[in-house]
Amino acid sequence: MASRRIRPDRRDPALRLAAFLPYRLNVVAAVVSEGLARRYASQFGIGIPEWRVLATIGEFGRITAGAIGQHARMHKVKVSRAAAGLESRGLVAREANAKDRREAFLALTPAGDALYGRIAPLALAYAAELAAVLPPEDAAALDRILDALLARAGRMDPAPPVPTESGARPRPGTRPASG
Amino acid sequence: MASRRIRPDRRDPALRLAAFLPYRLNVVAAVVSEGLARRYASQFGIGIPEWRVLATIGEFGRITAGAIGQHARMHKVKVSRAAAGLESRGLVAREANAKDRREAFLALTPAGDALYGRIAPLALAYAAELAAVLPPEDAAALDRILDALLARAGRMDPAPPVPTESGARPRPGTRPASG
DNA sequence: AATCGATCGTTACAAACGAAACTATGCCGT
DNA sequence: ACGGCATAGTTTCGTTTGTAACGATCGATT
Repeated sequence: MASRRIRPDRRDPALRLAAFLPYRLNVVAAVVSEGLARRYASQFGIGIPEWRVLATIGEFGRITAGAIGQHARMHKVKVSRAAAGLESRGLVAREANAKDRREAFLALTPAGDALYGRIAPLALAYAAELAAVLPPEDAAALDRILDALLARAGRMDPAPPVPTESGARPRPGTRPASG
Repeated sequence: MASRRIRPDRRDPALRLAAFLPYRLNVVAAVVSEGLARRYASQFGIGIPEWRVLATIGEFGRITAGAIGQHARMHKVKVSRAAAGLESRGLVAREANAKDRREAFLALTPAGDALYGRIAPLALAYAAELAAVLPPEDAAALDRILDALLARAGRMDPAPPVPTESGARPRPGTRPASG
Protein backbone atom coordinates (compact mmCIF):
# COMPACT_ATOMS: atom_id res chain seq x y z
CA MET A 1 0.00 0.00 0.00
CA ALA A 2 1.37 3.38 -1.00
CA SER A 3 2.17 5.96 1.61
CA ARG A 4 -0.55 8.47 2.22
CA ARG A 5 0.03 12.12 1.88
CA ILE A 6 -1.13 14.06 4.82
CA ARG A 7 -2.63 16.97 2.98
CA PRO A 8 -2.90 16.29 -0.73
CA ASP A 9 -4.53 18.84 -2.96
CA ARG A 10 -6.87 16.17 -4.17
CA ARG A 11 -6.87 12.51 -4.90
CA ASP A 12 -8.73 11.03 -7.78
CA PRO A 13 -12.30 11.21 -6.71
CA ALA A 14 -13.66 7.84 -5.77
CA LEU A 15 -17.04 8.76 -7.09
CA ARG A 16 -18.26 11.32 -9.58
CA LEU A 17 -21.69 12.42 -8.49
CA ALA A 18 -22.70 13.68 -11.92
CA ALA A 19 -22.26 10.19 -13.33
CA PHE A 20 -23.73 8.32 -10.40
CA LEU A 21 -26.96 6.65 -11.39
CA PRO A 22 -29.01 7.06 -8.20
CA TYR A 23 -28.12 10.72 -8.08
CA ARG A 24 -28.96 11.26 -11.71
CA LEU A 25 -32.28 9.50 -11.43
CA ASN A 26 -33.20 11.71 -8.52
CA VAL A 27 -32.23 14.89 -10.29
CA VAL A 28 -34.12 14.04 -13.44
CA ALA A 29 -37.17 12.92 -11.51
CA ALA A 30 -37.14 16.08 -9.42
CA VAL A 31 -36.78 18.41 -12.36
CA VAL A 32 -39.47 16.62 -14.32
CA SER A 33 -41.89 16.58 -11.40
CA GLU A 34 -41.24 20.19 -10.68
CA GLY A 35 -41.87 21.14 -14.26
CA LEU A 36 -45.09 19.19 -14.36
CA ALA A 37 -46.29 20.62 -11.08
CA ARG A 38 -45.71 24.10 -12.40
CA ARG A 39 -48.24 23.36 -15.09
CA TYR A 40 -51.11 22.42 -12.85
CA ALA A 41 -50.27 23.59 -9.36
CA SER A 42 -50.30 27.25 -10.21
CA GLN A 43 -53.46 26.99 -12.26
CA PHE A 44 -55.52 24.69 -10.10
CA GLY A 45 -54.03 25.07 -6.67
CA ILE A 46 -53.39 21.37 -6.34
CA GLY A 47 -50.27 19.75 -4.97
CA ILE A 48 -48.44 16.64 -6.03
CA PRO A 49 -49.94 14.23 -3.48
CA GLU A 50 -53.42 15.50 -4.26
CA TRP A 51 -52.77 15.19 -7.96
CA ARG A 52 -51.70 11.60 -7.53
CA VAL A 53 -54.79 10.74 -5.55
CA LEU A 54 -57.00 12.53 -8.03
CA ALA A 55 -55.34 10.71 -10.91
CA THR A 56 -55.69 7.35 -9.23
CA ILE A 57 -59.36 7.83 -8.51
CA GLY A 58 -59.81 9.12 -12.01
CA GLU A 59 -58.17 6.02 -13.35
CA PHE A 60 -59.90 3.41 -11.22
CA GLY A 61 -63.23 4.96 -10.42
CA ARG A 62 -64.37 3.89 -6.98
CA ILE A 63 -61.43 2.85 -4.88
CA THR A 64 -60.44 2.66 -1.24
CA ALA A 65 -57.68 4.72 0.31
CA GLY A 66 -55.56 1.64 0.79
CA ALA A 67 -55.81 0.69 -2.86
CA ILE A 68 -54.87 4.21 -3.84
CA GLY A 69 -51.76 3.86 -1.75
CA GLN A 70 -50.83 0.64 -3.52
CA HIS A 71 -51.43 1.90 -7.03
CA ALA A 72 -49.85 5.31 -6.53
CA ARG A 73 -47.13 4.08 -4.18
CA MET A 74 -48.09 6.52 -1.49
CA HIS A 75 -48.01 6.09 2.23
CA LYS A 76 -51.42 5.74 3.76
CA VAL A 77 -51.01 8.87 5.83
CA LYS A 78 -50.27 10.87 2.74
CA VAL A 79 -53.27 9.39 0.99
CA SER A 80 -55.44 10.19 3.96
CA ARG A 81 -54.38 13.80 4.03
CA ALA A 82 -54.59 14.32 0.31
CA ALA A 83 -58.02 12.71 0.22
CA ALA A 84 -59.20 14.90 3.08
CA GLY A 85 -58.00 17.94 1.20
CA LEU A 86 -59.76 16.92 -1.98
CA GLU A 87 -62.90 16.08 -0.09
CA SER A 88 -62.93 19.43 1.66
CA ARG A 89 -62.90 21.08 -1.74
CA GLY A 90 -65.76 19.01 -3.00
CA LEU A 91 -63.64 17.17 -5.55
CA VAL A 92 -63.94 13.75 -3.97
CA ALA A 93 -66.77 12.06 -2.12
CA ARG A 94 -66.81 9.11 0.24
CA GLU A 95 -69.13 6.17 -0.08
CA ALA A 96 -69.27 3.96 2.95
CA ASN A 97 -68.69 0.29 2.36
CA ALA A 98 -71.43 -1.64 4.12
CA LYS A 99 -69.46 -4.85 3.77
CA ASP A 100 -66.49 -3.49 5.66
CA ARG A 101 -67.12 -0.37 7.60
CA ARG A 102 -63.47 0.25 8.33
CA GLU A 103 -62.87 1.37 4.79
CA ALA A 104 -64.71 3.69 2.47
CA PHE A 105 -64.71 4.09 -1.25
CA LEU A 106 -63.57 7.34 -2.73
CA ALA A 107 -64.97 8.64 -5.97
CA LEU A 108 -64.78 11.85 -7.95
CA THR A 109 -67.60 14.30 -7.67
CA PRO A 110 -68.68 16.01 -10.89
CA ALA A 111 -66.40 18.87 -9.96
CA GLY A 112 -63.55 16.47 -9.32
CA ASP A 113 -64.17 14.70 -12.57
CA ALA A 114 -64.15 18.00 -14.39
CA LEU A 115 -60.86 18.95 -12.80
CA TYR A 116 -59.39 15.58 -13.64
CA GLY A 117 -60.60 16.04 -17.20
CA ARG A 118 -58.70 19.27 -17.39
CA ILE A 119 -55.48 18.26 -15.68
CA ALA A 120 -55.00 14.85 -17.26
CA PRO A 121 -54.58 16.18 -20.80
CA LEU A 122 -52.14 18.77 -19.52
CA ALA A 123 -50.14 16.07 -17.81
CA LEU A 124 -50.18 13.83 -20.83
CA ALA A 125 -49.12 16.69 -23.04
CA TYR A 126 -46.26 17.42 -20.70
CA ALA A 127 -45.09 13.82 -20.78
CA ALA A 128 -45.40 13.73 -24.55
CA GLU A 129 -43.50 16.96 -24.89
CA LEU A 130 -40.83 15.53 -22.67
CA ALA A 131 -40.57 12.24 -24.51
CA ALA A 132 -40.42 14.08 -27.80
CA VAL A 133 -36.70 14.67 -27.33
CA LEU A 134 -36.12 10.95 -27.48
CA PRO A 135 -35.90 9.01 -30.69
CA PRO A 136 -38.60 6.34 -30.68
CA GLU A 137 -36.21 3.53 -29.95
CA ASP A 138 -34.89 5.41 -26.93
CA ALA A 139 -38.40 6.02 -25.67
CA ALA A 140 -39.11 2.32 -25.91
CA ALA A 141 -35.79 1.53 -24.28
CA LEU A 142 -36.60 3.87 -21.42
CA ASP A 143 -39.77 1.96 -20.67
CA ARG A 144 -37.91 -1.32 -20.54
CA ILE A 145 -35.09 0.18 -18.53
CA LEU A 146 -37.30 1.74 -15.88
CA ASP A 147 -39.14 -1.53 -15.47
CA ALA A 148 -35.90 -3.40 -15.09
CA LEU A 149 -34.40 -0.93 -12.64
CA LEU A 150 -37.54 -0.86 -10.55
CA ALA A 151 -37.69 -4.61 -10.31
CA ARG A 152 -34.00 -4.82 -9.55
CA ALA A 153 -33.98 -2.14 -6.89
CA GLY A 154 -36.97 -3.73 -5.24
CA ARG A 155 -35.20 -7.04 -4.99
CA MET A 156 -31.89 -5.63 -3.85
CA ASP A 157 -30.42 -6.74 -0.58
CA PRO A 158 -29.96 -4.16 2.12
CA ALA A 159 -26.32 -5.21 2.35
CA PRO A 160 -23.70 -5.50 -0.37
CA PRO A 161 -23.49 -8.90 -2.06
CA VAL A 162 -19.83 -9.29 -1.23
CA PRO A 163 -19.46 -10.26 2.41
CA THR A 164 -17.35 -7.57 3.99
CA GLU A 165 -15.34 -10.03 6.07
CA SER A 166 -16.77 -10.96 9.39
CA GLY A 167 -20.42 -11.45 10.00
CA ALA A 168 -20.69 -8.08 11.65
CA ARG A 169 -24.32 -7.28 11.05
CA PRO A 170 -25.37 -3.67 10.87
CA ARG A 171 -27.20 -2.65 13.96
CA PRO A 172 -30.90 -2.62 13.22
CA GLY A 173 -31.76 0.19 15.56
CA THR A 174 -30.56 3.12 13.53
CA ARG A 175 -32.61 5.70 11.82
CA PRO A 176 -33.55 5.08 8.21
CA ALA A 177 -32.45 8.41 6.86
CA SER A 178 -35.51 9.87 5.31
CA GLY A 179 -35.27 12.57 2.73
CA MET B 1 -60.10 -10.41 -22.27
CA ALA B 2 -63.84 -10.16 -21.63
CA SER B 3 -65.30 -7.01 -20.20
CA ARG B 4 -65.28 -7.46 -16.46
CA ARG B 5 -67.28 -4.85 -14.71
CA ILE B 6 -65.04 -3.84 -11.87
CA ARG B 7 -66.06 -0.27 -11.86
CA PRO B 8 -69.61 0.66 -12.60
CA ASP B 9 -69.82 3.94 -14.39
CA ARG B 10 -66.38 4.95 -15.47
CA ARG B 11 -65.11 5.81 -18.91
CA ASP B 12 -61.71 4.80 -20.13
CA PRO B 13 -59.21 6.44 -17.85
CA ALA B 14 -57.67 9.52 -19.37
CA LEU B 15 -54.31 8.70 -17.85
CA ARG B 16 -52.72 5.52 -16.63
CA LEU B 17 -50.43 6.43 -13.79
CA ALA B 18 -48.31 3.30 -14.10
CA ALA B 19 -47.35 4.32 -17.64
CA PHE B 20 -46.94 8.01 -16.95
CA LEU B 21 -43.33 9.01 -17.32
CA PRO B 22 -43.02 11.61 -14.53
CA TYR B 23 -44.63 9.23 -12.09
CA ARG B 24 -42.44 6.34 -13.15
CA LEU B 25 -39.28 8.40 -12.89
CA ASN B 26 -40.21 9.40 -9.39
CA VAL B 27 -40.98 5.88 -8.29
CA VAL B 28 -37.77 4.46 -9.69
CA ALA B 29 -35.69 7.27 -8.24
CA ALA B 30 -37.32 6.87 -4.85
CA VAL B 31 -36.88 3.12 -4.71
CA VAL B 32 -33.29 3.34 -5.88
CA SER B 33 -32.42 6.08 -3.41
CA GLU B 34 -34.10 4.26 -0.62
CA GLY B 35 -32.23 1.09 -1.40
CA LEU B 36 -28.93 2.91 -1.51
CA ALA B 37 -29.63 4.77 1.70
CA ARG B 38 -30.34 1.48 3.43
CA ARG B 39 -26.81 0.46 2.64
CA TYR B 40 -25.07 3.34 4.29
CA ALA B 41 -27.59 5.08 6.52
CA SER B 42 -28.02 2.19 8.89
CA GLN B 43 -24.32 1.46 9.06
CA PHE B 44 -22.95 4.96 9.29
CA GLY B 45 -25.83 6.99 10.61
CA ILE B 46 -25.68 9.40 7.71
CA GLY B 47 -28.63 10.79 5.79
CA ILE B 48 -29.06 11.52 2.12
CA PRO B 49 -28.29 15.25 2.22
CA GLU B 50 -25.21 14.62 4.32
CA TRP B 51 -24.11 11.88 1.97
CA ARG B 52 -24.42 14.20 -0.98
CA VAL B 53 -22.37 16.88 0.69
CA LEU B 54 -19.78 14.37 1.80
CA ALA B 55 -19.58 12.96 -1.71
CA THR B 56 -19.24 16.38 -3.27
CA ILE B 57 -16.44 17.42 -0.93
CA GLY B 58 -14.85 14.05 -1.50
CA GLU B 59 -15.00 14.61 -5.21
CA PHE B 60 -13.80 18.20 -5.37
CA GLY B 61 -11.57 18.54 -2.37
CA ARG B 62 -11.81 22.05 -0.95
CA ILE B 63 -15.04 23.65 -1.97
CA THR B 64 -17.42 26.32 -0.77
CA ALA B 65 -20.97 25.66 0.33
CA GLY B 66 -22.33 27.48 -2.67
CA ALA B 67 -20.33 25.36 -5.08
CA ILE B 68 -21.54 22.24 -3.33
CA GLY B 69 -25.08 23.39 -3.93
CA GLN B 70 -24.40 23.85 -7.62
CA HIS B 71 -22.67 20.54 -8.13
CA ALA B 72 -25.05 18.48 -6.02
CA ARG B 73 -28.15 20.45 -6.97
CA MET B 74 -29.00 21.17 -3.39
CA HIS B 75 -30.61 24.23 -1.92
CA LYS B 76 -28.21 26.34 0.08
CA VAL B 77 -30.22 25.84 3.25
CA LYS B 78 -29.93 22.11 2.87
CA VAL B 79 -26.23 22.36 2.23
CA SER B 80 -25.80 24.56 5.26
CA ARG B 81 -27.57 22.13 7.55
CA ALA B 82 -25.89 19.05 6.16
CA ALA B 83 -22.50 20.70 6.42
CA ALA B 84 -23.21 21.76 9.98
CA GLY B 85 -24.12 18.20 10.83
CA LEU B 86 -20.99 16.80 9.26
CA GLU B 87 -18.88 19.43 10.96
CA SER B 88 -20.36 18.66 14.33
CA ARG B 89 -19.31 15.06 13.90
CA GLY B 90 -15.81 16.00 12.97
CA LEU B 91 -16.11 14.77 9.42
CA VAL B 92 -15.77 18.13 7.75
CA ALA B 93 -13.70 21.17 8.64
CA ARG B 94 -14.00 24.79 7.61
CA GLU B 95 -11.15 26.83 6.29
CA ALA B 96 -11.83 30.52 6.18
CA ASN B 97 -11.20 32.24 2.90
CA ALA B 98 -9.14 35.31 3.57
CA LYS B 99 -9.95 36.65 0.13
CA ASP B 100 -13.66 36.65 0.78
CA ARG B 101 -14.68 36.26 4.33
CA ARG B 102 -18.32 35.67 3.54
CA GLU B 103 -17.58 32.22 2.33
CA ALA B 104 -15.52 29.39 3.73
CA PHE B 105 -14.02 26.33 2.20
CA LEU B 106 -15.14 22.95 3.39
CA ALA B 107 -12.80 19.99 3.40
CA LEU B 108 -12.86 16.49 4.74
CA THR B 109 -11.06 15.77 7.95
CA PRO B 110 -9.13 12.50 8.13
CA ALA B 111 -12.19 10.95 9.74
CA GLY B 112 -14.42 12.33 7.01
CA ASP B 113 -12.05 11.09 4.36
CA ALA B 114 -12.05 7.67 5.92
CA LEU B 115 -15.82 7.59 5.97
CA TYR B 116 -15.96 8.73 2.37
CA GLY B 117 -13.49 6.03 1.51
CA ARG B 118 -15.80 3.46 3.00
CA ILE B 119 -19.11 4.70 1.66
CA ALA B 120 -18.07 5.54 -1.88
CA PRO B 121 -17.20 1.95 -2.81
CA LEU B 122 -20.47 0.79 -1.31
CA ALA B 123 -22.35 3.33 -3.36
CA LEU B 124 -20.50 2.46 -6.53
CA ALA B 125 -21.11 -1.22 -5.94
CA TYR B 126 -24.78 -0.51 -5.49
CA ALA B 127 -24.96 1.41 -8.74
CA ALA B 128 -23.04 -1.29 -10.54
CA GLU B 129 -25.28 -3.97 -9.11
CA LEU B 130 -28.25 -1.98 -10.25
CA ALA B 131 -26.94 -1.37 -13.74
CA ALA B 132 -26.07 -5.03 -14.06
CA VAL B 133 -29.65 -5.83 -15.01
CA LEU B 134 -29.27 -3.74 -18.13
CA PRO B 135 -27.63 -4.97 -21.29
CA PRO B 136 -24.68 -2.71 -22.10
CA GLU B 137 -26.48 -0.92 -24.89
CA ASP B 138 -29.35 -0.12 -22.55
CA ALA B 139 -26.98 1.20 -19.93
CA ALA B 140 -25.44 3.48 -22.51
CA ALA B 141 -28.87 4.48 -23.74
CA LEU B 142 -29.92 5.34 -20.22
CA ASP B 143 -27.07 7.79 -19.90
CA ARG B 144 -28.05 9.53 -23.10
CA ILE B 145 -31.72 9.48 -22.20
CA LEU B 146 -31.27 10.98 -18.76
CA ASP B 147 -29.14 13.72 -20.21
CA ALA B 148 -31.73 14.46 -22.85
CA LEU B 149 -34.63 14.43 -20.40
CA LEU B 150 -32.82 16.64 -17.96
CA ALA B 151 -31.99 19.18 -20.61
CA ARG B 152 -35.49 19.09 -21.99
CA ALA B 153 -37.24 19.40 -18.63
CA GLY B 154 -34.99 22.29 -17.73
CA ARG B 155 -35.94 24.14 -20.88
CA MET B 156 -39.63 23.38 -20.69
CA ASP B 157 -42.12 26.20 -20.54
CA PRO B 158 -44.26 26.54 -17.44
CA ALA B 159 -47.33 26.55 -19.70
CA PRO B 160 -48.35 24.12 -22.41
CA PRO B 161 -47.09 24.92 -25.89
CA VAL B 162 -50.58 24.94 -27.36
CA PRO B 163 -52.32 28.19 -26.51
CA THR B 164 -55.47 27.29 -24.67
CA GLU B 165 -57.66 29.68 -26.63
CA SER B 166 -57.94 33.12 -25.21
CA GLY B 167 -55.07 34.91 -23.61
CA ALA B 168 -56.26 33.91 -20.17
CA ARG B 169 -52.99 33.86 -18.31
CA PRO B 170 -52.66 31.66 -15.23
CA ARG B 171 -52.66 33.70 -12.12
CA PRO B 172 -49.08 33.97 -10.89
CA GLY B 173 -49.86 34.28 -7.23
CA THR B 174 -50.59 30.70 -6.27
CA ARG B 175 -48.57 28.40 -4.15
CA PRO B 176 -45.93 26.34 -5.92
CA ALA B 177 -46.96 22.96 -4.55
CA SER B 178 -43.85 21.67 -2.92
CA GLY B 179 -43.36 17.98 -2.39
C1' DA C 1 -70.88 -14.48 21.98
C1' DA C 2 -66.69 -13.07 24.08
C1' DT C 3 -61.99 -12.47 23.08
C1' DC C 4 -57.74 -11.89 20.63
C1' DG C 5 -55.17 -10.31 16.94
C1' DA C 6 -55.10 -8.14 12.39
C1' DT C 7 -56.43 -4.38 9.37
C1' DC C 8 -58.31 0.36 7.73
C1' DG C 9 -57.92 4.89 8.29
C1' DT C 10 -57.16 9.11 11.25
C1' DT C 11 -54.74 11.73 14.68
C1' DA C 12 -50.66 13.25 17.36
C1' DC C 13 -46.16 14.34 17.60
C1' DA C 14 -41.57 15.17 15.94
C1' DA C 15 -38.18 15.61 12.23
C1' DA C 16 -37.16 17.63 7.77
C1' DC C 17 -37.97 20.91 4.44
C1' DG C 18 -38.19 25.47 1.85
C1' DA C 19 -39.13 30.56 1.55
C1' DA C 20 -37.98 34.47 3.40
C1' DA C 21 -35.65 37.28 6.77
C1' DC C 22 -31.35 38.22 8.66
C1' DT C 23 -26.04 38.92 9.44
C1' DA C 24 -21.85 39.67 7.66
C1' DT C 25 -19.05 40.81 4.07
C1' DG C 26 -17.76 42.33 -0.56
C1' DC C 27 -18.32 45.32 -4.63
C1' DC C 28 -19.17 49.44 -7.06
C1' DG C 29 -20.22 54.19 -8.21
C1' DT C 30 -19.89 58.65 -6.74
C1' DA D 1 -14.30 57.16 2.01
C1' DC D 2 -19.11 56.61 1.93
C1' DG D 3 -23.64 54.83 0.69
C1' DG D 4 -26.23 51.58 -1.64
C1' DC D 5 -26.72 47.23 -3.55
C1' DA D 6 -25.22 42.35 -4.28
C1' DT D 7 -23.68 37.93 -2.44
C1' DA D 8 -22.53 33.84 1.05
C1' DG D 9 -24.30 31.56 4.48
C1' DT D 10 -27.26 30.98 8.76
C1' DT D 11 -31.44 31.34 11.31
C1' DT D 12 -36.38 31.70 11.75
C1' DC D 13 -40.87 30.29 10.86
C1' DG D 14 -44.61 27.96 8.86
C1' DT D 15 -45.58 23.80 6.02
C1' DT D 16 -44.98 19.13 4.78
C1' DT D 17 -43.66 14.66 5.75
C1' DG D 18 -43.12 10.28 8.29
C1' DT D 19 -43.44 7.27 12.57
C1' DA D 20 -46.07 5.88 16.09
C1' DA D 21 -50.09 5.62 18.63
C1' DC D 22 -54.98 5.37 18.41
C1' DG D 23 -60.13 4.14 17.67
C1' DA D 24 -63.01 1.40 15.00
C1' DT D 25 -64.08 -2.69 12.74
C1' DC D 26 -63.36 -7.26 11.02
C1' DG D 27 -62.25 -12.30 11.20
C1' DA D 28 -61.02 -16.28 13.53
C1' DT D 29 -60.92 -19.09 17.69
C1' DT D 30 -62.84 -20.92 21.62
